[in-house]
Amino acid sequence: MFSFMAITRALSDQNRVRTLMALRDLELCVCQIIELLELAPSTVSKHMSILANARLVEGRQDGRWRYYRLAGDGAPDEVREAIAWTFRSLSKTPQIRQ
Amino acid sequence: MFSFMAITRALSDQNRVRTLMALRDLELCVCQIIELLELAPSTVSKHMSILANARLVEGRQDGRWRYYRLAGDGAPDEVREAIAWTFRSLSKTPQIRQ
DNA sequence: TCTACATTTCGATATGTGGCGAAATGGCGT
DNA sequence: ACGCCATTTCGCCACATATCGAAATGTAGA
Repeated sequence: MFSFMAITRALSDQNRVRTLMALRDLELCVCQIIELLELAPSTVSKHMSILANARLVEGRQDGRWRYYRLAGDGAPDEVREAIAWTFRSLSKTPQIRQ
Repeated sequence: MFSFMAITRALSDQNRVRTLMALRDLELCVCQIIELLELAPSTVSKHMSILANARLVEGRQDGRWRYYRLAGDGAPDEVREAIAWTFRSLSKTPQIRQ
């Protein structure tokens, strides 16, 4: 239940959902997400930690950059199903991609 | 996107999710949900309007009672899939049923 | 119409959350 | 060691939201 609520809370913000959509098929570093969302670095950092905490994304450190990608096969079922549901629900609506 | 966010926002509250679980296979009137959640009537009324607004539940008036049930086949795909995902995710966790 | 009861609306309050800027942290190159 | 740059942490503020009680609304029966 805790993890389920973490997921729904993470998905309840538009900027976080937009970020998930942007990560659909590529990895992005924090600085790219900052440009995408047009938000302050500290704000984006917080958003990403919420997404990572819900296990919807995974972070990877490369030099001084931190890259995020969608949760993969190692993620719990509820997480992967949440991502699948999100993409299915939003695939028909106008997607503001980068 | 609007409707998707309405769904995720509706699912981001624990009491609303509990209510959805309670409606899994039966209809409940507001007064029963009040007892289930142990919240003030006005609070429950607001929760139900949020769930109904997201189309996750449907209301029915019977006399002076208002009954709510899960969204049925008439509901949009994203709604039915959200409900299915919710039940699948929570079916393994301890469910506090009435 | 009057009463009783279920529900909703309204107003107030406390807590939560998204946003920023400034400062701290961490990694890389010189 | 130093500086630079990406990111995070920390206060802070504005706004959203969960909650309540009181009042309003609605419905059924006497």
